[in-house]
Amino acid sequence: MTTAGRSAVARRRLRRTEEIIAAAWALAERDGIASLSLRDLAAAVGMRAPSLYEYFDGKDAIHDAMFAEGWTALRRHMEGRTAPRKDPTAALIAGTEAFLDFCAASLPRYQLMFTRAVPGWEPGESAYAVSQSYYATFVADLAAVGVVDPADVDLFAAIGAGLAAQQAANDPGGDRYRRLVPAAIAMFVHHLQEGQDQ
Amino acid sequence: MTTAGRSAVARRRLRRTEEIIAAAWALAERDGIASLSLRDLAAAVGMRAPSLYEYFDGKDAIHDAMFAEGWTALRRHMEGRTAPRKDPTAALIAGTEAFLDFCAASLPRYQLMFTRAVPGWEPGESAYAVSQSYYATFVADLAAVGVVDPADVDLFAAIGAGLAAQQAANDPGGDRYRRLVPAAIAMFVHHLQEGQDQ
DNA sequence: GTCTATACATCGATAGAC
DNA sequence: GTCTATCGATGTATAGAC
Repeated sequence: MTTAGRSAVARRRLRRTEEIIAAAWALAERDGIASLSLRDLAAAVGMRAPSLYEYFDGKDAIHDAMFAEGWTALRRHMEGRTAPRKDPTAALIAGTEAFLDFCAASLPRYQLMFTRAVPGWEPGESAYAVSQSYYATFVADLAAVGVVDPADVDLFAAIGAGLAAQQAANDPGGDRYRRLVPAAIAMFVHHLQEGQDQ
Repeated sequence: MTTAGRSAVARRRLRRTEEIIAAAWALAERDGIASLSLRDLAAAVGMRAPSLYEYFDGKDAIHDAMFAEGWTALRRHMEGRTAPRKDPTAALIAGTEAFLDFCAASLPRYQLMFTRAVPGWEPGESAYAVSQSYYATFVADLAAVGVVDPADVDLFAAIGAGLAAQQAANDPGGDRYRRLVPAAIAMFVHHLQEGQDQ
C-alpha cells in the first residue's frame, strides 16, 4: 500500500468503487447480468468507459467484485437463521426458506452466483475463495444439526439448489417451490433417521 | 408452402438446415453455448455469415432450433427407461439416472435447455411448446408409478434438477451426485408412502 | 491520479449486387 | 442462394491533456 487505508484519497477511491458496483447491480437488474455494458456502467456513475479501468482491471474484475459481494451478502442473510432450534427439522426449514428467499430477491445475483450466466467469465481465485469460505460455514451449520455424512450434505445441497433453480426458472416471483420446503425437509430428515437405524 | 415438401429443392434446404444445426452443436461443445458466432458457424458449413439468414431468421432462431432438438433428444433418450418395473422405486431410479446421464452427456445442451446461459435469448413459442410436450410425458410417466399429487411432481422434478445442476457445477465428468440417486429416490418414495398413511 | 479521445477487433444484422 | 460491403455496438487498450 502506498497510501494509508484511511487517507482522504483512499476513502474517496473506496467510495467510488462501491458506487460502481452498486450501479452495476442496478444495471444488471434492468438489463440482465450478462448484458452489463462498461459504457452504460460508466455513464451511470458519471464517467466514460475507460475511466473504469482506474478502479477495476476490466469487466471480469467487476464481475468478480459482484460475485464476492453476493456471497458476503448470503453469509449476512443466513446469519441467525440457521442456528439449532428445538429440533433439526425447524432449523433446516428456516435455513432453506431463507436461502430460497435470498435467491428470489435478485435474479441476476442468483444467476451470477449459482449458474454460469456470464459468457466467458469464471470467478477469479480470490472471489472463488469467498464462496468457498461460505461453503465451509454451510457444512459447519449442517454438522451442528447432525448432518455429517458428506453424501447427506451433498443431497441436502442438491435439494436446495433444485428448489431454487426450479423457482427461478418456472415460477419467478411466486412460491410454487418455496412452499414445498417443509415437506422436502421432512422427507430429508426422515431419510437421516432411516440411516441411523442401520 | 410454395414448394412441395419432397421436392429436390426442399430436400436440399432441409439437409443444409440440419447440417447448420449439427455444426452449431459442435461449435457449442468447443467454445461454449453462449460463444456461438455466426461467422464461425457459417465458415464451418462453407458459407459466409449473411447466408445463414437464408435458413434461419437470426441467431435466436438457431438457438430455438437447438433447444427444440434438445428436448426431442431427451424424449428419445428417456423412451423405454421410465416404464413401470417390478416396483416404482426401480423405475424412478432408472429414469433419474437416465436424466442425469443425458444432462452430463453435453454441457452446452444442458445449459441451453435448463439454464438461461444464452444472454438475451428465451425460447420462442414453438420451441417452448416442444419442451412443454415433453413435460406432459414426464407427468404421465410419474402418474404411471403412482406419483399424482402436483406437489410431489414438483418435488421430484426439483430433486432431479438439483442433482443435475450440482453435478454440472461442482463435478463435471464425475459421479459425485449421480451416485446419490438411489438414496434420493428411496427418500422420495418413503415420503410418498408417508403421505398415503395420513 | 483521473479523465477524455481514440484506435482496434469482433459481434449480429442489413442492403444490395450478381 | 450467396456474396461483398457496411452499420452500430461492444470490450479492450493506449496516448496524452490537466
